[in-house]
Amino acid sequence: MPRASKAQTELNHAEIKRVSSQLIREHGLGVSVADVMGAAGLTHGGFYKHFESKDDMAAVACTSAFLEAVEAWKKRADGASDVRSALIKAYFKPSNRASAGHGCPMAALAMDVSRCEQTKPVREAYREGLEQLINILSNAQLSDEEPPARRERALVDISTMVGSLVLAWATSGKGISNEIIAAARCKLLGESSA
Amino acid sequence: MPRASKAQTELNHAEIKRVSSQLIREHGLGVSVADVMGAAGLTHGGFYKHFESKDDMAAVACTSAFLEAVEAWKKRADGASDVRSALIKAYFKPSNRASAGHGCPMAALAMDVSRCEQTKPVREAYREGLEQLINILSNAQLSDEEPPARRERALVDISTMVGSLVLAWATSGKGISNEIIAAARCKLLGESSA
DNA sequence: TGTACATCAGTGAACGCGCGTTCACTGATGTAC
DNA sequence: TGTACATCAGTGAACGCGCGTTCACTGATGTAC
Repeated sequence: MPRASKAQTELNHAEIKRVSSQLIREHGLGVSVADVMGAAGLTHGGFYKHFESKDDMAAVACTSAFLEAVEAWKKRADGASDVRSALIKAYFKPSNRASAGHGCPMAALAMDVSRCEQTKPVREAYREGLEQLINILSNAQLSDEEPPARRERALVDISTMVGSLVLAWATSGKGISNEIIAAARCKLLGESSA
Repeated sequence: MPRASKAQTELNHAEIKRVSSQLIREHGLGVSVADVMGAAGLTHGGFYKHFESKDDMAAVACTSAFLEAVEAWKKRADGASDVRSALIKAYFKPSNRASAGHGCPMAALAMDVSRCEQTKPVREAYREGLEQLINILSNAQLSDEEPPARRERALVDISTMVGSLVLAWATSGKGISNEIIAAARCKLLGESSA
């Protein structure tokens, strides 16, 4: 298949973005170009028709992963009576834990991004995505506090959520994995109603 | 230097363990055999006189990193009037944030361990190390609660500590990095005195 | 609408490189007498 | 204590492999007339 139509090219590009956002969460930023292209049903050679470099792809995939999360959070928040509780409950659903590839990008990418040089574009993509999720959760806090306090509480909520998730992933298959998730969920939800 | 004395061999082995526990935290479990041996002042060829495989080294280095943390926590706890506060304050010291290589192994290794196959020995090393730190913090909780509640609270404390640290690392150099750490520290210490 | 031709998305071989692991070799160390 | 010799920690070249990136090539797509 020597040349794809414009429409097919756009479909291919969207598919590469989709699988890359999944694979970087599942296997880290070290996932290979060939694996990403293979998962999209293409061969590795065409990679540079879609991205400037692997670093570029990492940033695009990171942004894409956060966009997915932002949309899911907004959808959850829509129409919920207690938005904070709704977001926390969704975060601790088994589907967010089962596979890092479909799970929280804040948690899945944190250490990979940490180990990137400051100049790599994925760092800025991560920070922007993180800020968006923080803002959604800040706005979901009970309104009996000033915005600065709401943001501060959102930062702590997210720290607890992310920490419990990475610890649960690292101990998956052991009893302590569920124990950590249950404790964090219970604490965060208990505070909401308190 | 064709053969080292028994004493020198033991010194070399200790040094390899020391640098490997640092380098896996700094660069992840993907750090190369040559880099580890080089950092210990040796060449890569001798690696298999010290370890069965790279997987073996990962487990040994992980155990070593947790041992260092356990000792530091015990030292902190010794003689402190409020042990929980002392441990939390130590955790949020700049030295634990400045370099992942000298920082918390729970945070630094969580995602690397998550992505390891279930059969890799590093997973068990991680779980055992984590349990030790949980136990220390459980015992440090105020004694007006039953042990199960103390453990549960320790699990949440550690989730918040680990989550805030990985998020701070991922955003290092930006204002939000300090903001996350400050919020988590303030919340955890505020609870202690409440 | 039909034809001629330039474009370019995708292919697959190739590049230089670093990886984990193996191995023949070295020669000081440790041991048996 | 001295001597002869086996041991083995460390060396560095080599292995097969997968990596990110480049590139000549293909031929359907898209365009100009």
